[in-house]
Amino acid sequence: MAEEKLTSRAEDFSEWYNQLVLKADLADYSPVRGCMVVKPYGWALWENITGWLDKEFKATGHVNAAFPTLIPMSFFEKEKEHVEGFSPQLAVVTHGGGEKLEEPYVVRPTSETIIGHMYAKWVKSWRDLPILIVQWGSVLRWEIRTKLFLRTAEFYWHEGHTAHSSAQEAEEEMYRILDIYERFSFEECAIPVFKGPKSESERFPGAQMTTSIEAMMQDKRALQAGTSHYFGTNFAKAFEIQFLDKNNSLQFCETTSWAISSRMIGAIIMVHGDDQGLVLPPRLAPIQAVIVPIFKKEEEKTKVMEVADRIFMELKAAGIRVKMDDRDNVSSGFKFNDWEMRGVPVRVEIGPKDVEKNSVALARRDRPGKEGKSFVPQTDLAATVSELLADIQTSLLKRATEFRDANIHEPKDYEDLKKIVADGWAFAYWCESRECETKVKEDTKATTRNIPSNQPEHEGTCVVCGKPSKRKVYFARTY
RNA sequence: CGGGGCGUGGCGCAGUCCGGCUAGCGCGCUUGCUUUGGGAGCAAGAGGUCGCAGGUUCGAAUCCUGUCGCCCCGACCA
Repeated sequence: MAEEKLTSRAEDFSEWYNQLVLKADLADYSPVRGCMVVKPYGWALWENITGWLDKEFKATGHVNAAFPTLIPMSFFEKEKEHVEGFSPQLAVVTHGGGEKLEEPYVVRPTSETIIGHMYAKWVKSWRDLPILIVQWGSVLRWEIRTKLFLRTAEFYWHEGHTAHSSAQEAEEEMYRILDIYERFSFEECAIPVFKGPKSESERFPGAQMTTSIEAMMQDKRALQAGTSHYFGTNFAKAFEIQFLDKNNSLQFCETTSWAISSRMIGAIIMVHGDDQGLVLPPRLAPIQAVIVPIFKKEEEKTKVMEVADRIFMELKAAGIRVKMDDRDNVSSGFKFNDWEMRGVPVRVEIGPKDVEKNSVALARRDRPGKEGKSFVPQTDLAATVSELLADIQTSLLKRATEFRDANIHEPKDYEDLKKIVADGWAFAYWCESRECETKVKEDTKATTRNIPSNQPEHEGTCVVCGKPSKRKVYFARTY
């Protein structure tokens, strides 16, 4: 229940976030180290996220399946970089049924290994390819410092795992998914992202190429909101995923994997939220419109509720996710603040005055206070609300994009870069050497985010070492 | 793992230095009445043995010893 004021973003962004997650009723801390409990409201939001993605994956030929939570320890040792990358984060099961296990199991931190193992069993011929499987579930990584949604030990996600007969096809798959992620961010989350390949040092352990979508939070830090990897034949070789091609020649598969996690909820909070609380993009909001009836006396109540009930049915019939707040133990003011805290895009207030005038008061969440309030006729209200929801969706994206663009700068020189990344992102030429990347990280804590794929080829010089460079990269501090 | 801090009703804290008898306060919760267009008021209630174990003492939340757990800051990560 939202009873106290939220710490403001300016005061302490991190604290603002922590309080918001609890007060908006999205999640709660659990008795298990680093693991969260996702509450019904948070899960409803997650279902809207997964629902859209699931539909999109199916439309592009993918199918869902499930693999075990536990993975034999030895599987991790088959791919050198993979085990190096993940071994510090593994939780290990050593006992079962009261007996010490001969070989310990690992609680999956990601499923490339066990899925690779199965693919080796399933793939024999080029006719078996491609395999396009998505697994929905949770994974566990023993993170040192956790934060609800952003970095929890256990988190929820989908992991796509595909196997192909050619490198070209696998790379196309990686980019196809990246495009879906990009579209999802812009259209559903109203979060502008940059997509493109990551540097070698930022790659997923075992990947030949990692691409990502990167978003700017309101504190100007960067958040990797989704990744799509191309493995080449690394995992195929480690797990012997082989097939006979059309020429009867034995080949290794080309594989990919990709994921968006419950971290996306953290991104939505940190991109759109304000000092009143959560601000949800209408397309993902579990509740798109809430009706708050207002009355004093019994006879007012009867009249108001009659109108409120009718409007509720109208909005519902129009496909709007609508909620009636008929609690009688809290004041209207409390309800206003409560629904603002939960980020509901539109509030419909109906009081005795509105019944008289055949009107309602609409309040849009993206503009709290008087500015976002309007009085409209009850006639065709469903259409009015639908338009308003669409407008809010557009406005959120516009606002986030303007904020992002205003905080990205192209450094003149290295000194300038240092200043920029202290409070924003730098977009700079980079020679793509690990040395220059490491230097920036050591000097500023900023890392390369990704090399946006839609930039034209141009001639420049690396902002760090001055060597010729053809592509620019984003440098930013991350979560 | 290095540095800092904390364990007292559901939550947030006071009390601990200088032991003292029925362990307080705010929020939340329950019931009733009045309220309800921007976080309502009053009244009456319920709820803790003070992280855990041992010790000192007539007496321990408070002192001593041990132990467990948590949080924050630093290197990784969807």
